[in-house]
Amino acid sequence: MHTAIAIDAFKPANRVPAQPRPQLRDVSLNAPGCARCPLRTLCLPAGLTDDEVNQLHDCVGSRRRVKRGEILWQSGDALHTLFAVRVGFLKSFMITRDGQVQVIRFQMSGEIVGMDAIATGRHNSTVVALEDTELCPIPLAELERVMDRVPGLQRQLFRIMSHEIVSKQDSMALLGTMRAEQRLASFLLRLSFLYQERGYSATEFVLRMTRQELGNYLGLKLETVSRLLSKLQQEGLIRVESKSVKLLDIPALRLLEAREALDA
Amino acid sequence: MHTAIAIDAFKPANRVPAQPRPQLRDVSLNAPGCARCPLRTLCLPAGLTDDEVNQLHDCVGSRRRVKRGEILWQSGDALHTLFAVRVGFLKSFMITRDGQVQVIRFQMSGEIVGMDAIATGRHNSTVVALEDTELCPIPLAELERVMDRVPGLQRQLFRIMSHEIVSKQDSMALLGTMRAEQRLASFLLRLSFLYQERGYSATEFVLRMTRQELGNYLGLKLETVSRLLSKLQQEGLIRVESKSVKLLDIPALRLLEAREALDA
DNA sequence: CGCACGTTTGAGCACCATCAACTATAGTGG
DNA sequence: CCACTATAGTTGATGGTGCTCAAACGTGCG
Repeated sequence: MHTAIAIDAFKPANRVPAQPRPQLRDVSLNAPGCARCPLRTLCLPAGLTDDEVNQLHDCVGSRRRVKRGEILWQSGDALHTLFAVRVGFLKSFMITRDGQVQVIRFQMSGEIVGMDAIATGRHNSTVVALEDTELCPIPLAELERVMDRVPGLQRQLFRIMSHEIVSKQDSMALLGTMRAEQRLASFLLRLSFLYQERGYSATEFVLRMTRQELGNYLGLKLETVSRLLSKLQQEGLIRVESKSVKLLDIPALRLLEAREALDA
Repeated sequence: MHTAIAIDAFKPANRVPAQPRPQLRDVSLNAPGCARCPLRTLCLPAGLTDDEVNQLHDCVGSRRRVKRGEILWQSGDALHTLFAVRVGFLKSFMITRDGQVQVIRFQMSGEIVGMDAIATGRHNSTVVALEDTELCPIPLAELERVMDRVPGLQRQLFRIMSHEIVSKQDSMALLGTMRAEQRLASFLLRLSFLYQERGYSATEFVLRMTRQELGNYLGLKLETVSRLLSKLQQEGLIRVESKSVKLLDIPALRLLEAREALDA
């Protein structure tokens, strides 16, 4: 039973219809390096000087593509390489001691994947692509070499890790204090923000994960997610059609997110 | 209402009877520096050479004492100084947008406090001492200066931050997948491990936090915590007397922790 | 002492999980 | 093109876990 569930988690989110994806800027073709990458304000280059960015770029390997459903690494694998997400969408999850799956986070473009493994040198979560994804590999050994020469890069990496801590604290607060409806509203608003930050529409986007994956991430059952999506639609706050979501009333969603929490 | 709750969170856990605390080694008197600190295997010096530890010690300020109930910093304060906990017990919590309190973590000796603030330069959680506590201040500016010269220290700081990420992932899994009884068992076992790691008894210790603080951390109400502690006592797994806990049947607690989780 | 607060315990109920049936859609192979 | 399968998603009925409200007790502190 538990093993079955665990195995489930490794399965890709199949049968996702190929969704049109709005194009912000040309990201996929012959970008000449980190310095000109449209994601440079979100990714590792953020806050670095041109010279520093060029040094960083020297340790970035050539683009790697993974197809939907492919596993980047599994929990327990040795850490060799961090990845910056260029285009695509990934999920990280861990298997708890009792065989439960916990989705830890979803990753999108500009984010760095693999930093939780620096402590032990081994990955403690499994990462799988939820859609065809393009990654910039950053071999750890090279990164460390460059970091010793480029203090700015070092600082930036600290910032990114610290940011990841903060973001997980927010997830803890979500799981610890919010009701189901709030959690979902909060998640949709966050996704909206992240898409906007990347130049996509803040109101219309595609949920790359299944209801089950989403529910797991939010500490809910897939049925609850489904029901609440329907409810939000009935109330006119969103429009859902399979994996496509349109936010119709963001202020109302914000109100929902903030209101009627459980008492502390 | 919400503000009242928020203010509650700032209050110290008063009325805790002064509990005898087993003494492992003399930690509080004239320790001659990080190199001889009994916590060096847990704290920043872990994995550094003697020379590197000495350089680290140069940037550690003189011991700071905070009394129970004192606030180290509040959410929003600028980050100047990280602290290593020498003796004592602290809690970190944040106030969510809707005024809810979320206890983020408890800190004990050997741990570094404040690293979630590196991303923004401002603390996003409030830290308060739950008992009289002694801290080693590490001014950030000095630390950065030393780090540039001591790559080993840099690596160690990365490891510590990565470890914090992993630990918060575990908390997410706890909140996302475990039932109330499991959460409590898991917490007690973890506390037991941490005390043991620091040379204290693994089976008898004092809960420095109130039931409410503990419940908040575990995503439960204080009544639920109280009830479950009573239940575990009735079943002979633990003995509770106000804040003192004795673990009587650790294997059974482990079983409880691992069993009958919610289905994924 | 009395007050404030922490804690325990009880009764009732709400929220969400569970179980179940059904539909929809993608992919496969005829 | 179709049926056929497998998986994702929706919706309903029901029940349990843990929250809510409430009352009582204990204990540290002014």
